[in-house]
Amino acid sequence: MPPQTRRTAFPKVVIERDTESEESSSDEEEEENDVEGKEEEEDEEEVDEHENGGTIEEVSAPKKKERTPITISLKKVCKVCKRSGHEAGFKGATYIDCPMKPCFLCKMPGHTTMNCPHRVATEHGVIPAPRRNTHNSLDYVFGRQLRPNIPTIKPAFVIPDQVNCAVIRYHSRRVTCLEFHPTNNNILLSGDKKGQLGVWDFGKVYEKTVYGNIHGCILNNMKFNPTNDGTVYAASSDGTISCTDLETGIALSLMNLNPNGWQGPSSWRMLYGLDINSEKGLVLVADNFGFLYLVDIRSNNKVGEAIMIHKKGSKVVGLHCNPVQPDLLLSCGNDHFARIWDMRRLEAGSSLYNLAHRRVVNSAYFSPQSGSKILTTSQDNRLRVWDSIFGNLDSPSREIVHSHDFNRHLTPFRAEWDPKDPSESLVVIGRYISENYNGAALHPIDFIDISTGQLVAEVMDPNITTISPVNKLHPRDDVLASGSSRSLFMWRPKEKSEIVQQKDEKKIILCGRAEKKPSKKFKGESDDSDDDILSTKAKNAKAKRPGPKSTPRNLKGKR
DNA sequence: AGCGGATGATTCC
DNA sequence: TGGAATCCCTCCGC
Repeated sequence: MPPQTRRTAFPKVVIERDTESEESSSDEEEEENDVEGKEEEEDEEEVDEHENGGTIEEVSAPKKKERTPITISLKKVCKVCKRSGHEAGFKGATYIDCPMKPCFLCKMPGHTTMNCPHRVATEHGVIPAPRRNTHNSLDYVFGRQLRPNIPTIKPAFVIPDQVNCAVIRYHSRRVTCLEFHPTNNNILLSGDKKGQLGVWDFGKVYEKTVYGNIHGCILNNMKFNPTNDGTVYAASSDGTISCTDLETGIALSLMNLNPNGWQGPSSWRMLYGLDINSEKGLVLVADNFGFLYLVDIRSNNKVGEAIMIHKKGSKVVGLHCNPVQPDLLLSCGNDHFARIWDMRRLEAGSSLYNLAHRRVVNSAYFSPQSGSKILTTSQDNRLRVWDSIFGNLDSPSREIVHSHDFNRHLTPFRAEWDPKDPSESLVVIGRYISENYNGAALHPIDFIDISTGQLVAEVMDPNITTISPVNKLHPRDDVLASGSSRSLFMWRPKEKSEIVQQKDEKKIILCGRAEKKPSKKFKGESDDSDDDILSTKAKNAKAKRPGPKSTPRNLKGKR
């Protein structure tokens, strides 16, 4: 059965309107209001009388069509557009958009997120693939080696939708990247904004190490050494590449772009994109000025000169080597492009293809198995999919509207492939926009079938109230790791979580700090441990608290 | 509980 | 071209 579309059980809020303000955004909540014990009064608040926070606001004719004189109003004003007559912000757990602004989801004017067509049915605005069969240079050069053999029947998707274990206050700054160990199934690496590198054995939940002296600031990307999985490479905004031995924590610095230290922001170079080309024995990194650097893995020496691969002065945030064809490289960055390169001919302006986006491209990945698809995450709130790099690359096969806005305080969202999915269609990405789940404003992690644009599942947990921009699916197991603010979470499918729980109860743990208001009972207890891991009992106790009454439902879109 | 701070892309001049 | 203003469903700690 197809996945259900999201229900729209939002509390009804009547927005008080000005005479000239146009459409209301809230008048079509008719179906299936199972709201039994709603805490917020949904029946229209009179803004004026009993709210003591009313501000005296001068509406001083900023709009041309507005009536001339200065009027003084006691009404609350919208904190977004500063006009009176409506208010933006949270009403309970539901966010009310400012109707004067374009939709926060799809960025189109004329409606708000509440009634955006993309919210009701995710596949609504998906642009279908133009099934053209043209030949391009990629086809000519790489076609024979790369031509995929993708099975036509999709297997059922297995969604890790239950928090299995979690660590909180592990990092002292927000998590920026995650990486599963290539051979040890229970090791997760995490990088943070401070430059710290975490090694977590989530099999033995309490075993974790933090290496704090490798980088001075943001750890932007990391990758295991394919020839020695005891070491990882990392690129940091401190301008260095590190190669760290995970056992000893001893880090080698392969490159330092700021040998003379801080000379001001215009000269400070930061490293963002990173990948490894094991066939060629190269570490590839890219900086914030548009340049790509190659480092030889064996000698640790720079190979050749830096090459400008994106607009001069713009950040190159992502690099990805094709998993099948080592001569193909994909890059993306702040110049609104993802670019495909031939490693044998790397020079400024020589990209094979330039994939245009309307905003910054947070990530661009080849598909993990065949390497023939491309998936990008752009700050225009759209995922873009190119079904075949041998097809027409002038426009994406699909654009999927999804809420993953840029926010300077959040790690940029990146849609990640499920490396286990043979059909190369399942993708995971955190959601920015919140939704009211039984009275709690939660930000789910979305599983999307990029072949159709359908939302396969949205997973969330009442204990995770923060946004989860960083997500990674396990290369072999049905496990999802997510980084949400400073916390790490591991998810497993419900059935498997229960099995684990019976076997080893200690593994089912939750952490208190992710909650806005930890219950007092457990707050004290968690304070004296330094890792803030709570037990099953804590979870159960918390479940009794007012608020989310039950674990919010998940959409099980298996087929 | 309410506030400040950290801080990046974009637009405007 | 570059600096200032703006954007405005963050999150944490005081």
